[in-house]
Amino acid sequence: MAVRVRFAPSPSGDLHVGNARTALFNWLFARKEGGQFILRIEDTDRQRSTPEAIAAILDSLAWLGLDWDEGPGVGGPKGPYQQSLRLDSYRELGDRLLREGNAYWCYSSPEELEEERRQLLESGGRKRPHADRSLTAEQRGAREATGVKPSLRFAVPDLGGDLAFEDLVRGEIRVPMAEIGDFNLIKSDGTPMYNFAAVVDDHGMGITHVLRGEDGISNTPRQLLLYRALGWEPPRFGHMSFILGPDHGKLSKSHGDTSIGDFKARGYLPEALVNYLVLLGLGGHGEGSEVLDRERMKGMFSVEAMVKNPAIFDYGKLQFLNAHYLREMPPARLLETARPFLRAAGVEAEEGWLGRALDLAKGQAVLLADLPRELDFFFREPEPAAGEAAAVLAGEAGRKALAGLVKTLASSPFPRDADEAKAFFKRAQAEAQVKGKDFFMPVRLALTGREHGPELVRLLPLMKPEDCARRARKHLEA
RNA sequence: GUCCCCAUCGUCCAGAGGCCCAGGACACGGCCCUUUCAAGGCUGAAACACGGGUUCGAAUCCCGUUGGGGACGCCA
Repeated sequence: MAVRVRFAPSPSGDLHVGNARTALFNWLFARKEGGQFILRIEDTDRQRSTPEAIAAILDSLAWLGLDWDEGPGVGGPKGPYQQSLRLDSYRELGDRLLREGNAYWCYSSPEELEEERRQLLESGGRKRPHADRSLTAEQRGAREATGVKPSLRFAVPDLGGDLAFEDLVRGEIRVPMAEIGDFNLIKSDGTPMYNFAAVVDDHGMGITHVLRGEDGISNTPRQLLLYRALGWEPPRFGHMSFILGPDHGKLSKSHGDTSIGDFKARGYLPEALVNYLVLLGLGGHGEGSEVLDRERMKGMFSVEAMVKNPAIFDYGKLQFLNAHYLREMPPARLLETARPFLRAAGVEAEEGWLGRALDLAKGQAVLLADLPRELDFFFREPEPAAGEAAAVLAGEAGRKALAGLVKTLASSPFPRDADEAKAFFKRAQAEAQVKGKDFFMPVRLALTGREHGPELVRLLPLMKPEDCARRARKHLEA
């Protein structure tokens, strides 16, 4: 049977890295097995779901390069792929459960439920069927007459013993039946609860494997009970652990960026993020480099390789990967990718030149957002040198080097490429009677105002001759 | 409180009883390369949470302790 997996986010905000990894693993699984990857929006909570969040999630998924075979925007035979549009099926199945004695109306108010919960926690006791389960027709009528809208509650069968299932990543998991209390299926406003909607939709959409976060573990027994009551074959379940912050707590804003939109805005590359996320929860990447392309990821993905221990998010490693992919990026693509960041920083220049300049700057950058800063000295006069830099410029070798540069600038054609620049610097060094580091450092300092940067032979051809002359002379006259 | 899950270098991952005085990647230190910084190459330091078993032999299996995470919603 073909693998059908799904990613089912609830649109209450942008896509979190943890969820992005869940989506990625499902996508990888489907692609590896030649199955389908389905996207379903779980927007039954009207309070929290927003159209903006749906758009943001779709956007983030697309940015990561995770395309879905069925779902919003692309449709499919099992749609609609948005729970708020499938209310009829939940109602219908709810009726069936009610008819067959597997569900009942619950009239407790939120306050009453709160109190029941409090008592349960306090007593540390086992879950018991909710009182309303044994309401007589008369009592129900009386409650009905007061006008309260009931919710539909599942009557957990008294199976005794443990409920066990084989988790794809953790092996057998068993929980005492006594731990499972009657849970709500449909709210009094007619919208379904998560466990119910997920089961109805997973079955309705022919899902074969459910790969989700570890918070799904405790929901699985309840869902299994629903499959049983409905007479359906359940999918296979696999639960991956969470991604935690450096303090072993929940990964939050205080640790750094957490949503895909954040990473994008900060100047991370999708290939770096995807590569990193794969490293975070998958074992089996052999020895040597951990830089992986999509094909390599697809090839190495397997449910068996999914790791069950929680992982701590390491921004440092992500940055290493990002810097790597940035360096590898071909000039034309880099220009396109960097454009929004350049625009935001007010950098404007001729395309051909900009492409070459970025190709140099990328070697010094970690994030796309670092790029404008690396281009800075092309457009702005360097700050006056201070400290050690000033000493280098004012020293004997420094003055000689700059004098040689000025002379050569006046006597030779300005270099247009690295080869010409090499020859140009050779002449300047001969002129100055200074070479090597003693020559290049003052030149770099005078021209760019920085001690570090790309090779000068590649840099010089991108500069304006008049800027070079002026900046060099300024230090000679000082 | 009850239940569930997890436990190898600072971090991510190898390790499915002898191949391990534990291997790779990031970060960190050193050296090389080099006009600088990076990149690259070589190299160093760095871990089997603890306690009991099982076994000729345990990072690997079992039990317990400790620590971390999760669930117990008319949230998903």
